[in-house]
Amino acid sequence: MSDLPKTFDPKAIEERWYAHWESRGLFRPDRPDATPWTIVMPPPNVTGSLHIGHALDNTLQDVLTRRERMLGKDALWVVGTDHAGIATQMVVERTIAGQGLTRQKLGREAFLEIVWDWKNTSGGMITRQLRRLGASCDWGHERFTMDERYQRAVTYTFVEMHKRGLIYRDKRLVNWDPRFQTAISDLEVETRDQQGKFWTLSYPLADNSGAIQVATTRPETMLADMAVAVHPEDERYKALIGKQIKHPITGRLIPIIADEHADPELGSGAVKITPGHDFNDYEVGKRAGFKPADMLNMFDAQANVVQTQDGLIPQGLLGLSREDARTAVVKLLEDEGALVRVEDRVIPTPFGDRSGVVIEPWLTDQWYVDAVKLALPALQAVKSGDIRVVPETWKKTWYNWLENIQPWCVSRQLWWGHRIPAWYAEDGHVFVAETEEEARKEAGDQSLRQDEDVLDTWFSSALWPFATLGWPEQTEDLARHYPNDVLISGFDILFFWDARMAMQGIELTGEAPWKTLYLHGLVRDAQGAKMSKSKGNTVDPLGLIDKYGADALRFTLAAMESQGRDIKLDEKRVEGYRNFATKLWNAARFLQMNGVEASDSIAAPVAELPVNRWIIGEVVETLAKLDRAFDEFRYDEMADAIYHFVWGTFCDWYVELIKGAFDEETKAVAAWAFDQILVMLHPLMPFITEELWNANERPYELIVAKWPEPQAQADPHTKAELEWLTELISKIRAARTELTIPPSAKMVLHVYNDSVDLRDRVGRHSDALMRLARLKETHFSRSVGSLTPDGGYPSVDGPSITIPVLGVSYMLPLAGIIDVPAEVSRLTKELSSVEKDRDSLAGRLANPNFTERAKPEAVEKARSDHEAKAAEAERLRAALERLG
RNA sequence: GGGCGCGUAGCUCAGUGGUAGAGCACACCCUUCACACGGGUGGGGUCGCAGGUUCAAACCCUGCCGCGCCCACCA
Repeated sequence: MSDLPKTFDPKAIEERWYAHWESRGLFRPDRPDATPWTIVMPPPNVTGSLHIGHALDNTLQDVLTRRERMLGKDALWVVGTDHAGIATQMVVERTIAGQGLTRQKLGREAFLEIVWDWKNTSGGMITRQLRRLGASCDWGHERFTMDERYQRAVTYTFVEMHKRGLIYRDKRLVNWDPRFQTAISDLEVETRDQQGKFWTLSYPLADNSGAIQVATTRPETMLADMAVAVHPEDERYKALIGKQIKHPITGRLIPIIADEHADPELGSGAVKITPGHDFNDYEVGKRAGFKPADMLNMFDAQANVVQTQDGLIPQGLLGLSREDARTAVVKLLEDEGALVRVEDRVIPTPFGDRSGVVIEPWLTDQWYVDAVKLALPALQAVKSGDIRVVPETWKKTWYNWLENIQPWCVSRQLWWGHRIPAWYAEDGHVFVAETEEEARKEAGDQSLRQDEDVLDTWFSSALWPFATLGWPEQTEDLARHYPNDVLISGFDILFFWDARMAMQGIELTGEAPWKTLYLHGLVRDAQGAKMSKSKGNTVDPLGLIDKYGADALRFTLAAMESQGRDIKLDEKRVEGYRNFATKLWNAARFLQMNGVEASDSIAAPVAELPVNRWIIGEVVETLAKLDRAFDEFRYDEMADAIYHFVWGTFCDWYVELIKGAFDEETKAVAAWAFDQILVMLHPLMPFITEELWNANERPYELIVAKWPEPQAQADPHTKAELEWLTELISKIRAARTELTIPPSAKMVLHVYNDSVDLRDRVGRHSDALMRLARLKETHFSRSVGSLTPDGGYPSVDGPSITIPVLGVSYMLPLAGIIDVPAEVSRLTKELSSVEKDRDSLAGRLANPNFTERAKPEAVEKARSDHEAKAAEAERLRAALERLG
């Protein structure tokens, strides 16, 4: 046993304990016969660094994992990183740009080599930072989504889903990111309102019989117009349906068609149709009989103007950017007199969530996952309860999204990622196979060229709960740890990741990937604003750890995690929980100074002293609260239960009560109770608890200690006795403060009840009463009740303070010191408060509707409360009368 | 347009049918031998507004006001 330093310094212990746990393999002790318990960490981007959202997410996971481990289970927390296609490629491209290089100059192979080098040397910083948080994941099982085995799982998945008809290649409009020059999925598009314009154009009829007005927010796309649509019921235009338009700039002849997409209320009621560059128009175009392959395209991959298939775009417009093309087109129209009017308008505009540029709907060949088919079982899994969603309100969002799901574009025109296992023959045939050899077997002699594209990163991370366990091999890990027990994620990736995991998981393994899905909110700044680097309002979790310790940060995040609400992080809270850690530290020092050592038993010691019996019961009650909070994933309640027990019950009362009375029983009970605190607090504050645990000789580390079981029963009798004691002390203190009696003045306590029971009680706690209420002696008076028959107080002469507690009057005579008016005012105030309560209860009891219709327990409680209040009021009134 | 959530003490938030709670902040007292990152005591709330249900509403229902988020969409 070593003496604890006076002040708690998290820095001095955190790194040491983490290294100890990790090097001894304590994050995953060998427990082949134990019940398995499994959670997988959402793999952070390999380019990532720990932000406060990770800190929250991983704290919540670690809290569960540590408790499950202490419950004796074979707790596996899978950790690893995601290759993060776009993000990583960007980082590396930026790096090589410094050397004047581009990936195109390097070529695919050389570029990928550099990415791997980067990953091996600079990637994974976040895994070191996770250690600082105390994350007890199984580093021996660390995975990367581009590991060889993982790649095999991804390839297998693609081939298998293709076989099942769930993956197909199609030419259709995609969300094209002209900056990254890749397709992206619907989810990666962010619609933002932009100030824009609304142009009304005049399109002449080909037979010169007039013109029709159309409106657009994107005049430049008119170069690829293929029709003008009007509503079939629109009387204004009925006669024109079927006629031809002569396109004002290209001279292209395009038909006027009827389609319900045209809204008669909007603009002129006629709308230009550009199937190759607008999602609505694409649908209209298809209905009008245009094949995607025939739809006109006027942009290249960077959204610069290129010639359409019919060669009708004027030479001068070719090569212009989208923006310049717009200006030029508008100018041409104006010159022709075809521009009718321009209005200002707010336009919802699609942006790439990573690139930040405007997304261009573009016709390309891409690979799609038939998400509609996969969605149904995922929907069902939540409906049936196979997956428990916490908090439940997210179920509706889950249903809503899956019910309206669209095909998922999974091919990306990037280099870094899982290359699509498809090979093309010269005749255009596609062979999907796990290897080129396999493809060749089917293709015969033809020369094959592999698809250049890679898969959406989320396609591979969707396999995380099982591919990290060896799937598709039927490994022992997979059998033991799949399905996972819980998934914890922020709601921001509910669709990106969680839903896709469920879809892929059920399709590929036949089982939902986890039994419970817990969704937490976002961490915001103290003002409630979303944190972002550009706003500069981010909170660096590592800075907070440096300043207050990992335990304080973890405790704060847990305490503020109440379901269904974002967290507004206030540094003051972290400071407060740092103080809590210090409080615990000092309690440990105090116990140590008084010869309290490690408890030698997990079961509560046998105790006779009320204070000891009481604290044992309080430990058990706290444990019950904690266990309930864990069952319900109520992190705030976990934190609240242990915080109030440690500070409010153990330190403020138990330790104060036992001061100066460290007999063997008390030492044993204090040791046991403190050990239970360490165990119960460990999931939330692993470092300080482990340090304090090891301040004594221990047979094993706290991280693998046993989670307590409520073996000792709470004893209602001693609980009542201690409640009486603490209330009496508190009331005496309050009265003393209110009457400004100096702490140095030791008073005499007169007890107006000399029942054996009360005498025994006071006797048992006399020492504590003297110390905590600052008394010098106690006297008992003969009266059986609170008052003598004549209503007086026989043995106290002169003015005194009256304190009623649980039906007994306690008096503190104050000859010479008392300020009578002050006491009168104190009593009056208290009396009026008590009378208010009493009258309110009386009113209720006088109402027959209440006594007849309310639950009997409620009526009974009101009766007994009323009686107590009435009696207390009487006592206060008598005291007032005595003072005159 | 559809969906979800929030509005309780100065601040951040618990509380989901039976006399309003916590932490922080604030005020006063205390260098009491674990801890001033502490101890003690206290002040502070028409529970957004208006109706309704009920013996009883912060809590359930309806409407309104304010704030936030997600999805879809106005060419």
